[in-house]
Amino acid sequence: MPELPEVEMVRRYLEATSLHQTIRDAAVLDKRIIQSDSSVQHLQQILPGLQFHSAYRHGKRLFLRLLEDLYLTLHLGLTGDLFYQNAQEAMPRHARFVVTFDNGHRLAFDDSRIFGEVGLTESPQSFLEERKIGPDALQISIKDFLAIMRGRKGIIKSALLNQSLVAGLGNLYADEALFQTGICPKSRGLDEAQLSDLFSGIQLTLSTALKTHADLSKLPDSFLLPHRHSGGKCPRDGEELKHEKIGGRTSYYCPKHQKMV
DNA sequence: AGTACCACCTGACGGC
DNA sequence: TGCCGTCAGGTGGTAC
Repeated sequence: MPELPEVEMVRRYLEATSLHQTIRDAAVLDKRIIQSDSSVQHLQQILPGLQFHSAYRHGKRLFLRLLEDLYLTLHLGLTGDLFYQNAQEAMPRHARFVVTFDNGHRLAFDDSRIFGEVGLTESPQSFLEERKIGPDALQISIKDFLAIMRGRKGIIKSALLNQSLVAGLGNLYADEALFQTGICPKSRGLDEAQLSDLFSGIQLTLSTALKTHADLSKLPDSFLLPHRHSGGKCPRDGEELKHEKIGGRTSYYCPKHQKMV
């Protein structure tokens, strides 16, 4: 679920449901979801009485502003999701962190695998710097993208997944961006023109995913993702898609039109 | 700089 | 029906 487009949909959901309501209570149901530099006690004590004023996303990270210098940070991991619900609704099965508002509604962070993270920070900027998270994939300029990727000798897909270079792409959309660009994920040492094409492929991939509200089933048939399964055929030339581990991650690509560089 | 593992967790799925 | 191995869209650490 959670790469940049999915996280952006969650951000919009938070914006539409959870802002400007006074928090009555905050409950950590599983402390493993709390990021290591934040205290469970502190989190539960400081939230009551405050409101979320705005929701901000950078890459796959979310920040909810509570005060000028206090933000709730969220990361969805692999299985995280947020549910705004009324008190009568059933709590999500794997709710790990729950904020209850004065109006009786609550915001529940559900995450079965507990790869997600909840915490506090004084500043998203310093938070991102400390974690060495690179520019957001939708915000970065082509000039900065080229400066970051130029001269890299490693496997291109690994670079796309490296959040310290560019933040937001995960395994699925990295495959899609390379598919759109016609570059094999195992390629290395892309030249300036290829990197420029890749930048366009990333932008096309992410903007199209946002247009479908991150619903993979609504992507154009010409995209890889609707066909990204064992036995799937390339929508461009009918070739059977290959899949193998590249940089430790399962990767799908068309052996015909995705050129090895 | 880059890679190759390992670890953190749980649930779904296919094979037997 | 049940058990078991395998796999999963993320990230961080370590050793080489």
